[in-house]
Amino acid sequence: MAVTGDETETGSASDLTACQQHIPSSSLPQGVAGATSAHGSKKSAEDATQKRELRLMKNREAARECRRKKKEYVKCLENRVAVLENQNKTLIEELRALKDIYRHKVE
DNA sequence: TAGTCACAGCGTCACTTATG
DNA sequence: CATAAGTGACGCTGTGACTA
Repeated sequence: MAVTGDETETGSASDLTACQQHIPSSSLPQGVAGATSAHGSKKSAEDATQKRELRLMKNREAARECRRKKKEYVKCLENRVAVLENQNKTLIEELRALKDIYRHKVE
């Protein structure tokens, strides 16, 4: 495919990111040139296919990015689960110790 | 070693949501 | 409201682990 530079920024601040710092992702590799072949009949068809290819390419990138973010988000949640489980364990221990102390006092 | 299964990653389509 | 960006769902492909 012959496509050249005309880049679009993907500067969206989406959510999912209640979790972690974001890594800036790669910019789009290619774009579409203004292929101005002067013959009008063909031109609109060419334009259409070019438009479509550009759309597919952008969507491909978007899908990749989307999956990347989702994966990162899941990893982040898993980390959080681990941390909370640890905290929970610690608190249970603490509670047990306090109960013990109390029991001895009462006796 | 060939066949099978589960899994991950990808591209595309269709739909939703954000933005100018 | 038109267009761009984001995302869920589907089908396809490659890969590693397992089994007969």
